[in-house]
Amino acid sequence: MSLATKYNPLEVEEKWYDYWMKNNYFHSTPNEKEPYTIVIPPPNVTGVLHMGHMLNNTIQDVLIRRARLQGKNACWVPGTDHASIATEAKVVAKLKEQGIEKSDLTRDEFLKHAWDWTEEHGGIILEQLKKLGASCDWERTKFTMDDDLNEAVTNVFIDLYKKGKIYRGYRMVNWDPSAKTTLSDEEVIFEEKQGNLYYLTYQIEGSEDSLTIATTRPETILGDTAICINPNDTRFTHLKGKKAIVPIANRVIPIIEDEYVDVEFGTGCLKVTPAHDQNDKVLGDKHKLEVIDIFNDDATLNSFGLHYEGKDRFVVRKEITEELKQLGCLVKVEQHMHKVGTSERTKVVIEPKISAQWFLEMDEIVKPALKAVLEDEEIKFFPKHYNNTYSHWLENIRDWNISRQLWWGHQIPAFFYGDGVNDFVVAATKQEAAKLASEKLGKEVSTEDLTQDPDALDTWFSSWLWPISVFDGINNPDNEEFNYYYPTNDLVTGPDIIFFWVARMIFAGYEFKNEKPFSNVYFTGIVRDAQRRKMSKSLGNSPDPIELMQKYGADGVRVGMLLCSAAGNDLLFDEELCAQGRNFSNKIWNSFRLIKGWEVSEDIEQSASAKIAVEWYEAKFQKVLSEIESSFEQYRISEALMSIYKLVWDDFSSWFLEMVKPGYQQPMDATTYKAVINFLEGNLKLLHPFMPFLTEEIWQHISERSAEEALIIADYPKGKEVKESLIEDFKIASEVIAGIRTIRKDKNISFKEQIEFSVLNEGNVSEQFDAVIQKLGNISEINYVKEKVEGALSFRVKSNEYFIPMGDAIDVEAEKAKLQEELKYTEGFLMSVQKKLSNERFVNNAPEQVIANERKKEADALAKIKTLEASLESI
RNA sequence: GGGCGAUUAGCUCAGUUGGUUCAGAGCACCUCGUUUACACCGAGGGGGUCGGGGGUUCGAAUCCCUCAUCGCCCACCA
Repeated sequence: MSLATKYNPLEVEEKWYDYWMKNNYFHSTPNEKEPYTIVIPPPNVTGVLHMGHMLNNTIQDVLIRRARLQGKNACWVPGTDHASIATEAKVVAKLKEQGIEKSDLTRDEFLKHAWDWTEEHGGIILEQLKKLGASCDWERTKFTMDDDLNEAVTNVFIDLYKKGKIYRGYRMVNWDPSAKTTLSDEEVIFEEKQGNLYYLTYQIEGSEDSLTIATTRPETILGDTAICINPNDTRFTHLKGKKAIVPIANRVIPIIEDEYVDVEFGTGCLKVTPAHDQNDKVLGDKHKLEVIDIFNDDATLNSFGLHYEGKDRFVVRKEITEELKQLGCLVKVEQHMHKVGTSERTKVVIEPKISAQWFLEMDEIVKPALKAVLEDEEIKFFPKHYNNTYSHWLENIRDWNISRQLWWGHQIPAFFYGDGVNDFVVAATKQEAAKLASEKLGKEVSTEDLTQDPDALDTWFSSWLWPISVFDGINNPDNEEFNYYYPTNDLVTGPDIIFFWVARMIFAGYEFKNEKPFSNVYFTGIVRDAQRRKMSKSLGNSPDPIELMQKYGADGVRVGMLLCSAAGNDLLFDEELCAQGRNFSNKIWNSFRLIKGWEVSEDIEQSASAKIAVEWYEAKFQKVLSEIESSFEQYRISEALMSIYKLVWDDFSSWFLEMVKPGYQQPMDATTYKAVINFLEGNLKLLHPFMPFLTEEIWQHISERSAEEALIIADYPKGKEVKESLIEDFKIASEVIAGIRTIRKDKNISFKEQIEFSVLNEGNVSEQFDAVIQKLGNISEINYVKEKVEGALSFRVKSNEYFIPMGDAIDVEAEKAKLQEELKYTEGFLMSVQKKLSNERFVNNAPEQVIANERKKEADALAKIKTLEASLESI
């Protein structure tokens, strides 16, 4: 069978994925082995794969495949998230295209559309993950709106309500006028925006006096219910106890005093609009002010907006400014930079709004979660500095607004029997609710008298249960699977959802299971383009992952992603890196082709060069194996990959295979061949987590394998003691070979031409690699000499001098110049070392080891200078 | 306004307790090469006063101070 000179990933990837699936290698069930568990950060059910997913899931697959090779019971649970607001927004937009308004539909009708949409687009992303090679246990695929997960959410809500941790409150919340729902604080993104500061005058009641306030939102004057001044501000003493008249509305409002007002800012007078500003609400509560809400749910003005009723807030801002100007109430307009809260999902400006919502009390819930990360280190973050971000948020946390005015999601299990804020009971079903309500009211309440709260829960109120609920740990505590797989091992996610998701999973773990949800959290960077811009759909700077995989192969793309993902940093993605990954695939493929092409003979002896080469590679392999181990311990995945990359490309292909390569059309001895295959298999095992397809392909080409012998479930190499001295000695030998090659190149001596070679040995370098030097330098014989060789070019490694006889071909002057330069450099080096050694304080203070080393440097330099001087004389 | 992190070769990054192998890796670049695995290749090579300035020390990329620039997170100044 002949093998193509180029590795073709497209031909093999699907084949091996099917093979792994068919043999059920991804599936895990509890057994006596040690479990290794990852739950996927569930992507939006209707989403498509982007570069962030590629990175994230590549890393998870590397970890899972490595654990599987290491003999653990590896279980990677996949699934999707219903993404309440994002999905609902998409469905609403799609219906709109068809001329259907959400408000024209009943809840059930709308949900039917949403489920249709989910079924149509859902799961695409999971199919894409398969192309990447993700070895998820697909039989365990979960969706956050599955019946059992829905039940878990309800149970948890009821549990927290019974514990008194969930309450209903009439509070100022973040209102998204586009989605017409509240948002949690975390879903509000503050953006620096250029706005205006409007200076407006209010008449003082019963006087010719006026005062001037500064505001960024002139339209809200219609909701003003007070003017506030600082009691210590002597400029306004005359206003105390007076009343002001709101322009346009001509309402009379009190002038109140509070030290909250900053004397320095604006005019020192603050208009107070309790319905539309968080701080004003606080002031309003304190001073018992009236609350006038001037907005509808879509942020158009209501009847309090007078003649502006029905118009949008931003339109009104312009128009009312004009009217105030006409009335002579507008003093001036200044440009003003300020932070404006916008909706993470719909991007519209958030409107602070007072409404009745459900909240989860956080004070107690955060305590074990803080301790677990900061004190006990039960959960470790990589990189560690996220501990700070985490603790800062937890220490300043506010209650979590968990209700959303959306239909797509988990409906709140609260049933109302009246219109009052607290006229409800919480229960799993309407029947139970009726029973509870009857007990509570002391009279018969039927199911018809009850109305379930139409609102849904925040998406994260279901995903915070993910590591528990995928193993049914809420509804069915202490089940076998939960006990076996939980707590999970590693979580791989982006730092952007540390509050949304990671912290809340930790809360849930301790709240409901009294146990952490995972042991380690690896935060990936954010994928950016070469200009450091975040990759996004709107910028169009994100490559299509599927196209990339078609172009470079899944293995190539996986390698490309990992190569640029230094731990803890954002990664600047460059398609060039995928090309590097593809080239690496091809390199591995061709090294295999070389080996596969060798004839093997039982009748020939192992050569000296092959024998030492095998010993050396064994040592080198062990060294890299231990390096990889320590990289993984620190989640430095790209460093682990780079170690393997260099091992396979440089040490194995460029050095080892060249050392053992038989002569043209010569067979190889069986002993060496066996070792070569052994090493190749070892390499494939190290590579497999990173490049699963290519490695399985080669593995199965090496020899016939039964299903039980597939690479994906092979045994990972065992660590042995590393023979450092062998590695050190080879390093010197490789420098000698490089010296020979340099001279060949400089003097245009073809590699085919065999040359003579002599060594003036000081007796301190091992000769064990001589056969290798001879072979890779194409040297007829290595001569050990006591005297310099006349008419030869020379170079030095350590304190040995090496000669290649050149006859008359030597350019004496050029050689002299070169030697003199080297001499000058070495003398300079010697001087710096001697200066250090003659410094008494250095000799007295530095550790012995360091001084000994300096002395050795001195001796080496002296020896080298001696040989250089001798060479110069003899030239 | 607070906090965290960064600044090392053209680019992306390593550099552990200050001292051997401390100035490194990969890519890119330059030169040469159609040698019987691979041009998606091979061999060789150039390139950095470690952001600036001070300080501690026999000795600083590493510790301290300060300045500059760039990220990220948090925060109710109209």
